[in-house]
Amino acid sequence: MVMGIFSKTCEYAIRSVFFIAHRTASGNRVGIKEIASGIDSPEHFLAKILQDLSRRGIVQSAKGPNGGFYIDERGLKRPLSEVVEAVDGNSIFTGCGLGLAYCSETNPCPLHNEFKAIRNQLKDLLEQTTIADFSESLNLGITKLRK
Amino acid sequence: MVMGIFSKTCEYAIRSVFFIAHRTASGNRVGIKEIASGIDSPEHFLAKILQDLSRRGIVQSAKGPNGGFYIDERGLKRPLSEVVEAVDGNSIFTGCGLGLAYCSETNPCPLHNEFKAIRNQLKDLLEQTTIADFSESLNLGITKLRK
DNA sequence: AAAATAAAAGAGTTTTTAGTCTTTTATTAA
DNA sequence: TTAATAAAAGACTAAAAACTCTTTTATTTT
Ligand code: FES
Ligand code: FES
Repeated sequence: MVMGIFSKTCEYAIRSVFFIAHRTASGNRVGIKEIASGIDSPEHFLAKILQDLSRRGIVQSAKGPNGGFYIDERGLKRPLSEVVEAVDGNSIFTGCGLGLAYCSETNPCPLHNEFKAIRNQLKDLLEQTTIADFSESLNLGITKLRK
Repeated sequence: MVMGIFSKTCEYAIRSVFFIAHRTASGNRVGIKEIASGIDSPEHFLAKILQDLSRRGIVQSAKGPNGGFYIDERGLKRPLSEVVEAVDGNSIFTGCGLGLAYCSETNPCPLHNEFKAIRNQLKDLLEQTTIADFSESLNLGITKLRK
């Protein structure tokens, strides 16, 4: 299989965050089984990812009956870039497209100028749009999180 | 380590193609050791990559004394996208940013519109710029292939 | 023809990413 | 206060990507 722009872990993280945001807008909680089937991901693998996002305060969780995952007000206002950075780090926002140890103006690779422009657009998109913004389209039924 | 936008294999492929283009503009050939050290890659790993690019006709090679790798006239005029596709496939040009099985207008993910715009810019860049174009800056001493 | 050279091919190992399964801990409700 | 529920944690396995080492084949030069 050939990788996308984000790692599989990060794809699941983003999709689950959107799913949780969408399902828990009104103070509800949603369980791991429901999330996993809602975004079409392996349940126990997703559990690990959400444990990590929970430790980092990106999502919240509660154990026991009526427990599950949710996202608080502050969380909904976070830019999506925070989810991506938490999982994949920031190399996608700052790293050289050709894998040079450092991307720099003084030692640029042949793709530098063009690549940097594109990379910055992705950065801007993810930094300027909140989790709530993105999941809006789910409320409207326009977008999907699984095939 | 956290991956970039291309696989490590693809990064080495692109860098080596630029290196070979730069070094063999005037009918010369360049050996694997020199390429590997020139782009700072593991020699035997790069050998595998170049064997593959050679089978696909993206680079040319000759065995024996004075042998080595080179790129013919037609090769220099190829867009960089052909190197990327040969190694990483075309999912970077067509795949969903959130990993949905298909990226489509009828079943879009929440990132679809914005992501597609950015993805298409990368596609256009790689399709519209030839290997020769990119390695031009190496001739001028402006860009680098290793730190 | 023999020796030297350099890529091609084959057969691995290591590391990272992805995914699974089981046990423990916390919370709630009967 | 016991049973049920659901996440947290731990210990794995599987697959893919990255990398290494050795042998073979083709070519050229002496
Ligand atoms: S140096 Fe390669 S993208 Fe900046
Ligand atoms: S459906 Fe996700 S990018 Fe098009």
